[in-house]
Amino acid sequence: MATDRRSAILEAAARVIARRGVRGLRMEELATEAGVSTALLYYHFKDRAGILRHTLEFISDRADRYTSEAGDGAGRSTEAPSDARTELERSLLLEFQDAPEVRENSTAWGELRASAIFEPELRGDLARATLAWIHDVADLLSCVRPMTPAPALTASAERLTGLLEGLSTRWLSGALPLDHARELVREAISVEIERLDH
Amino acid sequence: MATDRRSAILEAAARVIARRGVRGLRMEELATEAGVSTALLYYHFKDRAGILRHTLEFISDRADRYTSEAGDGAGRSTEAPSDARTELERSLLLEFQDAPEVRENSTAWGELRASAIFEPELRGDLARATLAWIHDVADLLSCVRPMTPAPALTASAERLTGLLEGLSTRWLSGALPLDHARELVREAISVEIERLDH
DNA sequence: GTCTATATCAGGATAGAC
DNA sequence: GTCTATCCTGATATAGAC
Repeated sequence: MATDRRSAILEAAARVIARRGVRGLRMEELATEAGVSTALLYYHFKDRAGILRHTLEFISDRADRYTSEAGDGAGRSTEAPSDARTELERSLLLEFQDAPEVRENSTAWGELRASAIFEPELRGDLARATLAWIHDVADLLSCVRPMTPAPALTASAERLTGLLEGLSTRWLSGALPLDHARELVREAISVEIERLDH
Repeated sequence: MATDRRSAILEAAARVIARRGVRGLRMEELATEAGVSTALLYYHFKDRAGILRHTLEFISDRADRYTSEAGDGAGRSTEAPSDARTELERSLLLEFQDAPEVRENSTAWGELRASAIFEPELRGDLARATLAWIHDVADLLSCVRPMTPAPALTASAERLTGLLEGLSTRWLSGALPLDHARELVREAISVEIERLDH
Protein backbone atom coordinates (compact mmCIF):
# COMPACT_ATOMS: atom_id res chain seq x y z
CA MET A 1 0.00 0.00 0.00
CA ALA A 2 1.03 3.53 -0.77
CA THR A 3 4.16 2.67 -2.71
CA ASP A 4 4.07 5.43 -5.29
CA ARG A 5 6.46 8.33 -5.04
CA ARG A 6 3.99 10.89 -3.76
CA SER A 7 3.01 8.76 -0.79
CA ALA A 8 6.60 7.81 -0.14
CA ILE A 9 7.45 11.50 0.10
CA LEU A 10 4.59 12.19 2.48
CA GLU A 11 5.53 9.26 4.68
CA ALA A 12 9.10 10.50 4.71
CA ALA A 13 7.87 13.99 5.54
CA ALA A 14 5.97 12.64 8.53
CA ARG A 15 9.17 11.00 9.76
CA VAL A 16 11.26 14.12 9.26
CA ILE A 17 8.69 16.31 10.99
CA ALA A 18 8.63 13.92 13.94
CA ARG A 19 12.43 14.22 14.10
CA ARG A 20 12.95 17.94 13.41
CA GLY A 21 9.59 19.60 13.75
CA VAL A 22 7.59 21.48 11.16
CA ARG A 23 9.90 24.44 11.38
CA GLY A 24 12.99 22.23 11.27
CA LEU A 25 12.00 20.44 8.08
CA ARG A 26 14.61 21.01 5.35
CA MET A 27 13.81 20.20 1.77
CA GLU A 28 17.12 18.50 1.24
CA GLU A 29 16.85 16.29 4.31
CA LEU A 30 13.36 15.33 3.21
CA ALA A 31 14.62 14.48 -0.27
CA THR A 32 17.33 12.24 1.19
CA GLU A 33 14.90 10.60 3.58
CA ALA A 34 12.52 9.87 0.72
CA GLY A 35 15.34 8.75 -1.56
CA VAL A 36 14.57 11.31 -4.25
CA SER A 37 15.95 14.65 -5.46
CA THR A 38 14.79 17.98 -4.11
CA ALA A 39 13.50 18.91 -7.56
CA LEU A 40 10.98 16.10 -7.39
CA LEU A 41 9.52 17.51 -4.21
CA TYR A 42 8.74 20.75 -6.04
CA TYR A 43 7.44 18.87 -9.05
CA HIS A 44 4.86 17.03 -6.93
CA PHE A 45 4.00 19.60 -4.27
CA LYS A 46 4.82 23.02 -5.74
CA ASP A 47 6.63 24.41 -2.69
CA ARG A 48 7.51 23.88 0.95
CA ALA A 49 4.08 25.02 2.11
CA GLY A 50 2.50 22.50 -0.24
CA ILE A 51 4.53 19.70 1.34
CA LEU A 52 3.41 20.83 4.77
CA ARG A 53 -0.25 21.04 3.82
CA HIS A 54 -0.33 17.62 2.21
CA THR A 55 1.66 16.02 5.01
CA LEU A 56 -0.66 17.31 7.69
CA GLU A 57 -3.63 16.09 5.68
CA PHE A 58 -1.91 12.73 5.26
CA ILE A 59 -1.23 12.52 8.97
CA SER A 60 -4.74 13.52 9.88
CA ASP A 61 -6.22 10.81 7.63
CA ARG A 62 -3.90 8.25 9.12
CA ALA A 63 -4.94 9.28 12.62
CA ASP A 64 -8.61 8.96 11.75
CA ARG A 65 -7.85 5.49 10.50
CA TYR A 66 -6.18 4.22 13.64
CA THR A 67 -8.60 6.05 15.90
CA SER A 68 -11.57 4.20 14.48
CA GLU A 69 -9.75 0.98 13.79
CA ALA A 70 -10.18 -1.21 16.88
CA GLY A 71 -13.39 -1.09 18.85
CA ASP A 72 -16.19 0.01 16.60
CA GLY A 73 -18.71 -1.55 14.27
CA ALA A 74 -21.18 -1.68 17.17
CA GLY A 75 -23.43 1.31 17.74
CA ARG A 76 -22.11 2.99 20.87
CA SER A 77 -25.45 4.25 22.10
CA THR A 78 -26.74 0.79 22.89
CA GLU A 79 -23.67 -0.41 24.75
CA ALA A 80 -23.54 -1.05 28.46
CA PRO A 81 -21.92 1.74 30.54
CA SER A 82 -18.85 -0.29 31.43
CA ASP A 83 -18.06 -0.95 27.78
CA ALA A 84 -18.52 2.72 26.98
CA ARG A 85 -15.99 3.57 29.59
CA THR A 86 -13.50 1.07 28.21
CA GLU A 87 -14.04 2.60 24.81
CA LEU A 88 -13.41 6.06 26.23
CA GLU A 89 -10.17 4.98 27.87
CA ARG A 90 -9.02 3.22 24.75
CA SER A 91 -9.75 6.25 22.65
CA LEU A 92 -7.91 8.69 24.91
CA LEU A 93 -4.93 6.41 25.49
CA LEU A 94 -4.36 5.97 21.78
CA GLU A 95 -2.28 9.14 21.85
CA PHE A 96 0.21 7.54 24.19
CA GLN A 97 1.84 4.65 22.43
CA ASP A 98 5.40 4.08 21.41
CA ALA A 99 4.61 3.17 17.80
CA PRO A 100 6.40 5.40 15.26
CA GLU A 101 3.14 6.31 13.51
CA VAL A 102 1.57 7.51 16.73
CA ARG A 103 4.65 9.46 17.71
CA GLU A 104 4.73 11.07 14.29
CA ASN A 105 1.10 12.03 14.50
CA SER A 106 1.34 13.43 18.01
CA THR A 107 4.46 15.35 17.15
CA ALA A 108 2.98 16.80 14.01
CA TRP A 109 -0.20 17.87 15.75
CA GLY A 110 1.76 19.40 18.57
CA GLU A 111 3.80 21.30 16.02
CA LEU A 112 0.68 22.44 14.27
CA ARG A 113 -0.80 23.69 17.52
CA ALA A 114 2.40 25.47 18.46
CA SER A 115 2.74 27.02 15.00
CA ALA A 116 -0.84 28.25 15.05
CA ILE A 117 0.11 30.66 17.82
CA PHE A 118 2.17 32.58 15.27
CA GLU A 119 0.43 31.74 12.03
CA PRO A 120 -3.22 32.75 12.06
CA GLU A 121 -3.87 30.93 8.74
CA LEU A 122 -3.49 27.61 10.53
CA ARG A 123 -6.02 28.44 13.20
CA GLY A 124 -9.14 27.59 11.26
CA ASP A 125 -8.25 23.95 10.56
CA LEU A 126 -6.88 23.50 14.02
CA ALA A 127 -9.93 24.91 15.78
CA ARG A 128 -12.19 22.72 13.68
CA ALA A 129 -10.21 19.57 14.45
CA THR A 130 -10.04 20.38 18.15
CA LEU A 131 -13.76 21.04 18.35
CA ALA A 132 -14.53 17.77 16.59
CA TRP A 133 -12.30 15.92 19.01
CA ILE A 134 -13.93 17.54 22.05
CA HIS A 135 -17.29 16.64 20.61
CA ASP A 136 -16.30 13.00 20.13
CA VAL A 137 -15.03 12.74 23.68
CA ALA A 138 -18.20 14.40 25.02
CA ASP A 139 -20.20 11.78 23.11
CA LEU A 140 -18.22 8.97 24.67
CA LEU A 141 -18.74 10.52 28.09
CA SER A 142 -22.47 10.72 27.48
CA CYS A 143 -22.46 6.97 26.85
CA VAL A 144 -20.76 6.43 30.19
CA ARG A 145 -23.15 8.70 32.11
CA PRO A 146 -26.22 9.06 29.87
CA MET A 147 -28.28 11.42 32.05
CA THR A 148 -25.66 14.16 32.29
CA PRO A 149 -26.55 17.58 30.84
CA ALA A 150 -24.58 18.52 27.74
CA PRO A 151 -22.63 21.50 29.15
CA ALA A 152 -21.10 19.35 31.90
CA LEU A 153 -20.09 16.75 29.32
CA THR A 154 -18.48 19.36 27.13
CA ALA A 155 -16.55 20.88 30.02
CA SER A 156 -15.24 17.47 31.05
CA ALA A 157 -14.28 16.72 27.47
CA GLU A 158 -12.48 20.03 27.21
CA ARG A 159 -10.49 19.31 30.35
CA LEU A 160 -9.64 15.76 29.29
CA THR A 161 -8.51 16.73 25.81
CA GLY A 162 -6.66 19.77 27.15
CA LEU A 163 -4.86 17.56 29.62
CA LEU A 164 -3.98 15.13 26.85
CA GLU A 165 -2.40 17.88 24.80
CA GLY A 166 -0.39 19.09 27.77
CA LEU A 167 0.81 15.63 28.73
CA SER A 168 1.58 14.78 25.14
CA THR A 169 4.09 17.62 24.90
CA ARG A 170 5.68 16.50 28.16
CA TRP A 171 5.93 12.96 26.95
CA LEU A 172 7.43 13.89 23.60
CA SER A 173 9.96 16.20 25.20
CA GLY A 174 11.12 13.40 27.45
CA ALA A 175 9.81 14.96 30.67
CA LEU A 176 7.18 12.30 31.30
CA PRO A 177 7.54 8.52 30.88
CA LEU A 178 4.92 6.88 28.73
CA ASP A 179 3.35 4.65 31.36
CA HIS A 180 3.15 7.47 33.85
CA ALA A 181 1.34 9.58 31.26
CA ARG A 182 -1.08 6.73 30.67
CA GLU A 183 -1.68 6.35 34.38
CA LEU A 184 -2.40 10.07 34.78
CA VAL A 185 -4.88 9.95 31.93
CA ARG A 186 -6.67 6.93 33.41
CA GLU A 187 -6.98 8.68 36.75
CA ALA A 188 -8.17 11.87 35.09
CA ILE A 189 -10.93 9.89 33.43
CA SER A 190 -11.96 8.44 36.81
CA VAL A 191 -11.91 11.85 38.39
CA GLU A 192 -14.07 13.38 35.69
CA ILE A 193 -16.57 10.52 35.73
CA GLU A 194 -16.91 10.71 39.50
CA ARG A 195 -17.52 14.39 39.02
CA LEU A 196 -20.38 13.70 36.61
CA ASP A 197 -22.06 11.69 39.41
CA HIS A 198 -21.86 14.81 41.60
CA MET B 1 13.97 50.26 36.17
CA ALA B 2 15.83 48.32 33.52
CA THR B 3 16.63 51.23 31.25
CA ASP B 4 20.06 50.21 30.09
CA ARG B 5 20.58 48.80 26.63
CA ARG B 6 21.01 45.19 27.66
CA SER B 7 17.68 45.09 29.46
CA ALA B 8 16.01 47.01 26.66
CA ILE B 9 17.19 44.34 24.23
CA LEU B 10 15.92 41.52 26.43
CA GLU B 11 12.55 43.18 26.86
CA ALA B 12 12.34 43.66 23.12
CA ALA B 13 13.32 40.03 22.61
CA ALA B 14 10.46 38.93 24.88
CA ARG B 15 8.06 40.95 22.75
CA VAL B 16 9.40 39.60 19.49
CA ILE B 17 9.29 36.03 20.75
CA ALA B 18 5.69 36.52 21.84
CA ARG B 19 4.93 37.75 18.31
CA ARG B 20 6.99 35.36 16.18
CA GLY B 21 8.04 32.54 18.44
CA VAL B 22 11.53 31.45 19.40
CA ARG B 23 12.12 29.99 15.98
CA GLY B 24 10.69 33.02 14.24
CA LEU B 25 12.98 35.48 15.98
CA ARG B 26 15.09 37.40 13.42
CA MET B 27 18.11 39.33 14.56
CA GLU B 28 17.20 42.29 12.39
CA GLU B 29 13.62 42.49 13.59
CA LEU B 30 14.86 42.32 17.16
CA ALA B 31 17.34 45.11 16.50
CA THR B 32 14.60 47.32 15.08
CA GLU B 33 12.25 46.50 17.95
CA ALA B 34 14.94 47.41 20.45
CA GLY B 35 15.97 50.50 18.50
CA VAL B 36 19.59 49.39 18.08
CA SER B 37 21.77 47.92 15.34
CA THR B 38 22.21 44.19 14.82
CA ALA B 39 25.89 44.54 15.60
CA LEU B 40 25.06 45.63 19.11
CA LEU B 41 23.12 42.45 19.72
CA TYR B 42 26.23 40.45 18.97
CA TYR B 43 28.37 42.78 21.03
CA HIS B 44 26.23 42.17 24.13
CA PHE B 45 25.12 38.58 23.68
CA LYS B 46 27.69 36.92 21.42
CA ASP B 47 25.21 35.16 19.11
CA ARG B 48 21.59 34.27 18.52
CA ALA B 49 21.72 31.42 21.03
CA GLY B 50 23.06 33.81 23.63
CA ILE B 51 20.10 36.12 23.06
CA LEU B 52 17.75 33.19 23.50
CA ARG B 53 19.41 31.97 26.66
CA HIS B 54 19.42 35.36 28.33
CA THR B 55 15.89 36.15 27.24
CA LEU B 56 14.52 32.94 28.69
CA GLU B 57 16.37 33.62 31.91
CA PHE B 58 14.99 37.15 31.92
CA ILE B 59 11.47 35.88 31.34
CA SER B 60 11.81 33.23 33.98
CA ASP B 61 12.95 35.79 36.58
CA ARG B 62 10.10 38.07 35.67
CA ALA B 63 7.65 35.19 36.07
CA ASP B 64 9.03 34.35 39.50
CA ARG B 65 8.48 37.97 40.42
CA TYR B 66 4.84 38.18 39.47
CA THR B 67 4.13 34.67 40.75
CA SER B 68 5.18 35.57 44.27
CA GLU B 69 4.03 39.20 44.14
CA ALA B 70 0.47 39.24 45.46
CA GLY B 71 -0.57 36.85 48.22
CA ASP B 72 2.47 35.93 50.24
CA GLY B 73 4.38 37.21 53.23
CA ALA B 74 2.34 34.92 55.46
CA GLY B 75 3.53 31.35 56.04
CA ARG B 76 1.20 29.15 54.06
CA SER B 77 1.28 26.21 56.45
CA THR B 78 -0.59 28.10 59.17
CA GLU B 79 -3.36 29.42 56.95
CA ALA B 80 -6.95 28.22 57.06
CA PRO B 81 -7.92 25.70 54.35
CA SER B 82 -10.20 28.15 52.53
CA ASP B 83 -7.37 30.66 52.16
CA ALA B 84 -5.05 27.96 50.95
CA ARG B 85 -7.51 27.12 48.25
CA THR B 86 -7.82 30.75 47.21
CA GLU B 87 -4.06 30.90 47.04
CA LEU B 88 -4.00 27.78 44.87
CA GLU B 89 -6.56 29.22 42.48
CA ARG B 90 -4.77 32.52 42.30
CA SER B 91 -1.49 30.81 41.59
CA LEU B 92 -2.84 28.63 38.79
CA LEU B 93 -4.92 31.37 37.20
CA LEU B 94 -1.92 33.69 36.95
CA GLU B 95 -1.09 32.02 33.63
CA PHE B 96 -4.33 33.23 32.13
CA GLN B 97 -4.31 37.00 32.03
CA ASP B 98 -4.38 39.39 29.15
CA ALA B 99 -1.38 41.44 30.28
CA PRO B 100 1.44 41.59 27.71
CA GLU B 101 4.01 40.37 30.22
CA VAL B 102 1.99 37.28 31.00
CA ARG B 103 1.33 36.56 27.37
CA GLU B 104 5.02 36.91 26.62
CA ASN B 105 5.94 34.57 29.42
CA SER B 106 3.37 31.94 28.49
CA THR B 107 4.33 32.11 24.86
CA ALA B 108 8.01 31.81 25.57
CA TRP B 109 7.53 28.85 27.87
CA GLY B 110 5.27 27.18 25.37
CA GLU B 111 7.92 27.69 22.72
CA LEU B 112 10.57 26.31 24.99
CA ARG B 113 8.52 23.20 25.70
CA ALA B 114 7.77 22.70 22.02
CA SER B 115 11.41 23.22 21.06
CA ALA B 116 12.60 20.74 23.65
CA ILE B 117 10.96 17.97 21.65
CA PHE B 118 13.61 18.50 18.98
CA GLU B 119 16.50 19.94 20.95
CA PRO B 120 17.59 17.61 23.74
CA GLU B 121 19.92 20.28 25.20
CA LEU B 122 16.90 22.23 26.36
CA ARG B 123 15.38 19.30 28.20
CA GLY B 124 17.37 19.59 31.40
CA ASP B 125 16.29 23.13 32.29
CA LEU B 126 12.76 22.45 31.21
CA ALA B 127 12.39 19.27 33.25
CA ARG B 128 13.80 21.03 36.30
CA ALA B 129 11.41 23.95 35.99
CA THR B 130 8.43 21.69 35.40
CA LEU B 131 9.29 19.54 38.39
CA ALA B 132 9.64 22.60 40.62
CA TRP B 133 6.28 23.85 39.45
CA ILE B 134 4.58 20.50 40.11
CA HIS B 135 6.15 20.47 43.54
CA ASP B 136 4.86 23.97 44.33
CA VAL B 137 1.36 23.05 43.28
CA ALA B 138 1.50 19.83 45.30
CA ASP B 139 2.51 21.93 48.32
CA LEU B 140 -0.44 24.23 47.82
CA LEU B 141 -2.73 21.22 47.52
CA SER B 142 -1.36 19.80 50.76
CA CYS B 143 -2.36 23.05 52.50
CA VAL B 144 -5.88 22.61 51.18
CA ARG B 145 -6.16 18.97 52.21
CA PRO B 146 -3.42 18.43 54.81
CA MET B 147 -3.94 14.73 55.50
CA THR B 148 -3.55 13.57 51.90
CA PRO B 149 -0.67 11.16 51.15
CA ALA B 150 2.08 12.68 49.02
CA PRO B 151 1.67 10.50 45.90
CA ALA B 152 -1.96 11.55 45.49
CA LEU B 153 -0.95 15.20 45.83
CA THR B 154 1.74 14.82 43.22
CA ALA B 155 -0.57 13.10 40.78
CA SER B 156 -3.15 15.85 41.18
CA ALA B 157 -0.50 18.50 40.71
CA GLU B 158 0.76 16.76 37.58
CA ARG B 159 -2.73 16.71 36.11
CA LEU B 160 -3.44 20.34 37.00
CA THR B 161 -0.18 21.65 35.61
CA GLY B 162 -0.48 19.43 32.55
CA LEU B 163 -3.96 20.77 31.93
CA LEU B 164 -2.68 24.31 32.30
CA GLU B 165 -0.03 23.74 29.67
CA GLY B 166 -2.58 22.28 27.29
CA LEU B 167 -5.11 25.05 27.81
CA SER B 168 -2.43 27.69 27.57
CA THR B 169 -1.55 26.61 24.04
CA ARG B 170 -5.22 26.63 23.09
CA TRP B 171 -5.66 30.08 24.52
CA LEU B 172 -2.61 31.51 22.80
CA SER B 173 -3.59 30.02 19.47
CA GLY B 174 -6.97 31.67 19.71
CA ALA B 175 -8.91 28.43 20.09
CA LEU B 176 -10.06 29.10 23.65
CA PRO B 177 -11.32 32.41 25.08
CA LEU B 178 -9.57 33.60 28.21
CA ASP B 179 -12.52 33.49 30.59
CA HIS B 180 -13.51 30.04 29.41
CA ALA B 181 -9.97 28.84 30.09
CA ARG B 182 -10.14 30.32 33.57
CA GLU B 183 -13.47 28.66 34.21
CA LEU B 184 -12.13 25.27 33.14
CA VAL B 185 -9.16 25.65 35.44
CA ARG B 186 -11.37 26.59 38.39
CA GLU B 187 -13.53 23.55 37.79
CA ALA B 188 -10.50 21.33 37.42
CA ILE B 189 -9.30 22.49 40.81
CA SER B 190 -12.69 21.64 42.34
CA VAL B 191 -12.69 18.26 40.68
CA GLU B 192 -9.22 17.41 41.94
CA ILE B 193 -9.96 18.59 45.48
CA GLU B 194 -13.15 16.56 45.64
CA ARG B 195 -11.07 13.64 44.50
CA LEU B 196 -8.65 14.10 47.39
CA ASP B 197 -11.61 13.68 49.77
CA HIS B 198 -12.35 10.33 48.10
C1' DG C 1 8.73 11.72 -13.76
C1' DT C 2 13.14 12.15 -12.31
C1' DC C 3 17.78 13.89 -12.06
C1' DT C 4 22.05 17.35 -11.93
C1' DA C 5 23.37 21.73 -11.60
C1' DT C 6 22.66 26.27 -10.30
C1' DA C 7 20.23 30.76 -9.43
C1' DT C 8 18.48 33.38 -5.72
C1' DC C 9 17.76 35.07 -1.40
C1' DA C 10 17.22 35.50 3.52
C1' DG C 11 19.35 35.88 7.59
C1' DG C 12 23.28 35.20 10.99
C1' DA C 13 27.52 37.06 11.81
C1' DT C 14 31.79 40.22 11.45
C1' DA C 15 35.09 44.29 10.27
C1' DG C 16 36.24 48.58 11.15
C1' DA C 17 35.03 53.52 11.83
C1' DC C 18 33.53 56.63 15.39
C1' DG D 1 29.31 51.05 23.26
C1' DT D 2 27.32 51.81 19.10
C1' DC D 3 26.81 52.26 14.13
C1' DT D 4 27.27 51.32 8.80
C1' DA D 5 28.44 48.33 5.52
C1' DT D 6 29.27 43.89 4.07
C1' DC D 7 30.38 39.04 3.98
C1' DC D 8 28.99 34.26 3.81
C1' DT D 9 26.44 30.21 4.75
C1' DG D 10 22.57 27.56 4.29
C1' DA D 11 18.11 26.78 2.39
C1' DT D 12 14.34 27.41 -1.09
C1' DA D 13 13.39 27.11 -5.59
C1' DT D 14 14.13 26.68 -10.83
C1' DA D 15 16.28 25.40 -15.58
C1' DG D 16 17.07 22.11 -18.53
C1' DA D 17 18.83 17.44 -19.75
C1' DC D 18 17.32 12.60 -19.84
